[in-house]
Amino acid sequence: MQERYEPAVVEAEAQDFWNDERCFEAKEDSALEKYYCLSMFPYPSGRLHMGHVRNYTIGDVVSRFMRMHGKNVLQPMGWDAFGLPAENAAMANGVPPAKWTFDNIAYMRGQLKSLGFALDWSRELATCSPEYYRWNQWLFLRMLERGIAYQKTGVVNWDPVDRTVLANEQVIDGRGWRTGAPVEKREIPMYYLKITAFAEDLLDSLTKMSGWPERVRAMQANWIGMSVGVRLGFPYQIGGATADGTGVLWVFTTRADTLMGATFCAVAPEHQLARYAARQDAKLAAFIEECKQAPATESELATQEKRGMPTGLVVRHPLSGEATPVWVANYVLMSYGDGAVMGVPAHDERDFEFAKKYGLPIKPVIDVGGREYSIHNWEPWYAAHGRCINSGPFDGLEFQAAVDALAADLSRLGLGEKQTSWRLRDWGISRQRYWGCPIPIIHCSLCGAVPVPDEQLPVVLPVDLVPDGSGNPLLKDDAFLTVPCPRCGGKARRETDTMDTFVDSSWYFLRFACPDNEESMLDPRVGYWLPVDQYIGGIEHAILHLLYSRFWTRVMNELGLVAFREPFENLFTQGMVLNEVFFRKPGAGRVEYYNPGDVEIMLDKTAQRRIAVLRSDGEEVESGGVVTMSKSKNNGVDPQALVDEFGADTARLFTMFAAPPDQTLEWSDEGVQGAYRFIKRLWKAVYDHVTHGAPVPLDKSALIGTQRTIRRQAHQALAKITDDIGRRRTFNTAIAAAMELLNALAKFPPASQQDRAVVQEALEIVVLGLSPIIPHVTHALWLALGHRTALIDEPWMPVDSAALQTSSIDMVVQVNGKLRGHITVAVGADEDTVRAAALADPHVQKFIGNAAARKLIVVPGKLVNIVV
RNA sequence: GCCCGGAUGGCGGAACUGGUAGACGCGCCGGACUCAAAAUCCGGUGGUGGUGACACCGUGUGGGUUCGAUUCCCUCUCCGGGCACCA
Repeated sequence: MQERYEPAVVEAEAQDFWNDERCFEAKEDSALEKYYCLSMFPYPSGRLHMGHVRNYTIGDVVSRFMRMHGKNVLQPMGWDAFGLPAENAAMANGVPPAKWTFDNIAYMRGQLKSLGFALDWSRELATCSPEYYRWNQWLFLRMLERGIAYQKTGVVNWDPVDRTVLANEQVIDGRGWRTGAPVEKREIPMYYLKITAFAEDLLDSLTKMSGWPERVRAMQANWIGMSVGVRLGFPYQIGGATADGTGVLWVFTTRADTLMGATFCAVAPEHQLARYAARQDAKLAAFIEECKQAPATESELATQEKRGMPTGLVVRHPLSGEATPVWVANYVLMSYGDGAVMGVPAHDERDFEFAKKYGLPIKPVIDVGGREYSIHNWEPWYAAHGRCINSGPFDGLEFQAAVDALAADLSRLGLGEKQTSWRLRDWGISRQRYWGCPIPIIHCSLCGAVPVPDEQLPVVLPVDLVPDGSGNPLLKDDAFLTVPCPRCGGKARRETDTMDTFVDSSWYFLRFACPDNEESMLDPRVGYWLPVDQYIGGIEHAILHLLYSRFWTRVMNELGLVAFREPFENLFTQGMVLNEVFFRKPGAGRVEYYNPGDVEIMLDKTAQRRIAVLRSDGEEVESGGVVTMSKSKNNGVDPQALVDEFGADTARLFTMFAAPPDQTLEWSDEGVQGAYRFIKRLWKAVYDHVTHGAPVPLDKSALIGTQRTIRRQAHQALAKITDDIGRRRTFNTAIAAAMELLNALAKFPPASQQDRAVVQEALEIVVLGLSPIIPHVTHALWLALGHRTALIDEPWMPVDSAALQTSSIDMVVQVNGKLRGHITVAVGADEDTVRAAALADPHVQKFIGNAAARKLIVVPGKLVNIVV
């Protein structure tokens, strides 16, 4: 064994061994218990960032740990290879997105390999290859046949200068990110997937998914958003006797008990009544037009100023018959319910604000616990449930009774029914972009939208186009665009929209079971490997990706393609790696981001203010706070420098030690040295041990004094490491336990052969216990410790419970809850003995004095609390 | 704005089921080795007061439950994630 730890040498040797032995190529074997461990596949953005290292190290630790527990482990890797950044890079460099993507994949594959992850590279796949995405198209056509996929109009962001559709991310302060032009809303035909048909099932199943974190289940449940309420109608007659002038304005409410307090109705700007009223009202038409400039995202929508205008239309209250004015309000969403709400300002905060602003009446109809109701100020308890008042026949009824009575009355009038409403909307998958999976539709002027026949699949995306920012280049690619109609043979046009990249990632975990199958989407191997035993990925995917995958799996289940409905048995959501973000805004709507590595933090001339300066030009840049590392914010830290300088093991150890893996981690590279130092200490400890020759076998029946202590510490550490990796997934504390054990060994210079045997065992525990985290150096150390077989094939070591036994335990004594003394008692000592020992402690005596103990609490094996 | 998390020494974090707050690491201070430096090793390190034994304070804020609260409940503040076309 070499005295010096040289990571480059050690890591190359270990990786060569694993490659030569094909350790990680998973084979289906019905005799073995399978374990499918999957980390979310990366977008090939160019280089790995710290979030990737964190994610894939967690997956690797779990995979290697399970492998040592005798499981047949599959840990595959692939590339989420379609997406917007490739088009942006193409525009910036004039290179086709395909070339940029494949170059990135090649580089990042090398990085992943250098980190020594136990990946089965024989199953690698990229979603941008036709062999993969043809099955997106195939399944889309099956969905179309069953009505799960359908066409309707949707709203997109339109940049009038570039004449292109923008992603929400490309809209900054209402302007296009490249042109700075105000963004418009456009309605275009799009394809949708009917995820709402699965809403109830997706929600109900969450309660059974014990392998998922509670917070993720809560987020999904709220996203699906079931609300039980009443859909009720306000009848109207407008514009005289015309047929379309009579009708009912339908609204949905979860607070039907407040119906008698409804003093207005509000409709979304896109609502038909709003459009109707705007025909005769230029000001209203202008307001509705203005609302079309409204922000693209829900967050911006919810934080914008609440504004509205009267339509001049009046509807009738369904029970009182009172005339109720209809307003257009920018906070009412067309996409939820019927795009209209009843306004009950007395008991809804938003309605209250709206009513105050526009002078609408406020009518309290719920008794707010006997407290005074003031129409001047909003108090949170106004929204609480209570007894109805000022509500005629419903007075005195509690919430549920009131809702029941009102719903019954409304039902008799044909103006209302109890209804369950969902927040979840259908999934729009059409993207007006080039670098994605083509939607397999052909538009014929005679036959309409015709599905591409299965035998013509895949619809292959041309790979040599370079987008220039002015719309989808497929529209200018005649070879792609012009095609005969499959139905009539006439000249037709191919659909140029591509699919949302979430489609690609909604089933890739299935394809890893059979990536080489050219005949069908899936095959029986899926039945062996799936569902995924452990899925690992960032918390940012808690809703969309995971919900879409659950939906997609259900569809495939109903098509008879898979036997299960939930794809991920256990889910681990790692926290995000954050870093400060720096930017400049060179013009309206435009933002340029600078990597923190190129920015220097200093104090300004007055030394009052912390400023950030770009090294290349010495000019100040703005700080956007500490946020998740991402390509778009250009604030990622490249782990390559870390790997180059200290090796993969240090990079892996450091990322696992820096924080518990499910919590956010603010980046700082202090502490890397500490991880490196520990590995060097471990190397030296093993070196010092083995240079004294092979130890004699341990004689467990002849342990004396410190030998017993060291052995207990070693097995305590092993128990903790096993539990922390296997159950708790707190790798930081597993590492701490190993460090503690090594510290204890440093204070135990072996003086006898039996001492050396104890040290040998303890070192094996450290090496084996840390091997899932730092697999290269432990591979070398295991051989150095005298083993003939590779550590990767070694079974996990069992804890020797005999080693853990002690004859006495330390307990603490509190007086009035404050720590006052320590006592040592025999294991299994009865309570009276423990009490007596506690009361006899001189330090405790000092605090009790002459006072009599009023109460004495004994927590066995832990503490005594004396209350005086 | 809504939904979900988080906040503990100078810093990252530990305390798993309500029971010793600060494990482990970084940094810093002191020492050893060295001509010197690096590396390495040994010791110390929450704050305040005290020569000291020791005492008091201390887990974002304010309150509550309890013999006992970092842990449970309520309130507020700040930070992060998601909000449907970033992935």
